[in-house]
Amino acid sequence: MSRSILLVDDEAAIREMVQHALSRAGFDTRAVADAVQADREIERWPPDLVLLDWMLPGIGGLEYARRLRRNDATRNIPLIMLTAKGEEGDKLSGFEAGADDYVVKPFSVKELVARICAVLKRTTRVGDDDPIEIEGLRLDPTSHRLTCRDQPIRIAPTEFRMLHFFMGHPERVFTRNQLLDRVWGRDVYIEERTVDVHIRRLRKALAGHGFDRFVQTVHGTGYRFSRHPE
Amino acid sequence: MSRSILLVDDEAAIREMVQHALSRAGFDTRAVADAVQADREIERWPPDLVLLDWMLPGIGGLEYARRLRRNDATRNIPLIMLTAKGEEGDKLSGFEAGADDYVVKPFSVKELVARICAVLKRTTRVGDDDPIEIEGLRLDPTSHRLTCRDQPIRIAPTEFRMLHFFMGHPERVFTRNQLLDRVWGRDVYIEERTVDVHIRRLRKALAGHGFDRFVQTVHGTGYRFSRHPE
DNA sequence: ATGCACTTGTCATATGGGTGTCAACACTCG
DNA sequence: CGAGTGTTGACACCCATATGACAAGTGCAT
Repeated sequence: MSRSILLVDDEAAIREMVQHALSRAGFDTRAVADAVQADREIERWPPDLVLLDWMLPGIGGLEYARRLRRNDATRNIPLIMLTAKGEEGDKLSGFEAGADDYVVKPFSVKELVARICAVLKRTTRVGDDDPIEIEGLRLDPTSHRLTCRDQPIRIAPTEFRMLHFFMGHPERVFTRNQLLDRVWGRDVYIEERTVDVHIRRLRKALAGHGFDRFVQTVHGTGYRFSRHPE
Repeated sequence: MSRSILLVDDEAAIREMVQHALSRAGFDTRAVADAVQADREIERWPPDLVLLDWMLPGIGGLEYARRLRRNDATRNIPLIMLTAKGEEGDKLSGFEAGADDYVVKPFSVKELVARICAVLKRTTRVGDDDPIEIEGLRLDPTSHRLTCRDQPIRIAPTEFRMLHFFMGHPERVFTRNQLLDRVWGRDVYIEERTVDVHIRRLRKALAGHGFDRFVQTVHGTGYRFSRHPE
């Protein structure tokens, strides 16, 4: 599965250029012009990485970065700042706001892609069919199997997909709508509450080995898959 | 003996880069630009593995993958697809076409080599005619015989081919379409449900010695051949 | 050519599991 | 406490799979 990237920049020329370049590089790229649109996009489909321009109309890029970091749902999304200013002080502020990296305009496409890959590599995993193992819980997409110490765990298709998604995006909160989009598919009309039921079924399946503690409720927001206790 | 790899990609830059990297990694690598040249190379010197770009001039990479799978001579050559597109649907189509793995551009050389090794290890079959034995169940392609402790097991031709394929690719789920492509092979239009019937017949044939437990149903996906219990 | 044994693809039907929804209940937070 | 929010068990529906039967096709022996 290719990584999805959200570009936030008010200059249309930059947006087009970068989007085109990143798409060619194999990323699933969306581009918006300001913070409001960015919020909407993130709400609907959280990206794996955000490219954020320093200068934004309305709320500034730096301020928006801080906001992303303060919000539970977006705190763990890797963030790269784009800026025309390369001054030390700005750079520091960027990192203070929680940026994972920093690219100074004008930048080469090659450099941008390299930095994106670097950040993605150290923050998330690559490859969608690689088995994922977390503390003894092993999910293998190739054999479509879920095991704990070679001991199979029975799980229904929907719960398997949900767990796969969760394990590929740990430590991040997802709303029910986001889960519907990414586990069920973009164009389904299903009650939000149904997600609760599948969360319950997932917990039940994992409970036999105590792994249900990974599936955590974030009151008022949604659910999260995390190794750390609540 | 170094393994030989055939790279099919229309971009000269990629060809050079990958060929160089793989040669360094100890593989005997050849590179061609399109399906026609690929056919010629395969004809002349069948490689141990094919790296196939998704986007190919003329016939598409995906279509070419299908063709490789439908041809008796090339059906069992391990195949890895290279693609810039990483969308879910595409990924599925890639596996439908019979790819053994999937690498999304941009990829690191290290990752590519790792996946090649993984696939080669998995499909460790030295030749299609080598007998395969799993827990006492022995399939000998040369004599076209299936035995359990020298005791012959009666089995129909189609079930034999299906079992042969399964035993060569254990611990992996296959959809009905994949099985149709890789067991039936020729360009026939057969109902997906027919696979179910042959699965049943295969199970019946193996049931006498308890080997039917190897043939497992993965609800919502397809079938799997596995030594491990469900 | 004819009859027989066997294979094979398709269908109809049975069966079982998976899925979505709901209502009742429990919990959390202000 | 009350409103909002999450949990849980029950249930009905539907889809996927399993199974038995059948007709057409194939190869072989007479």
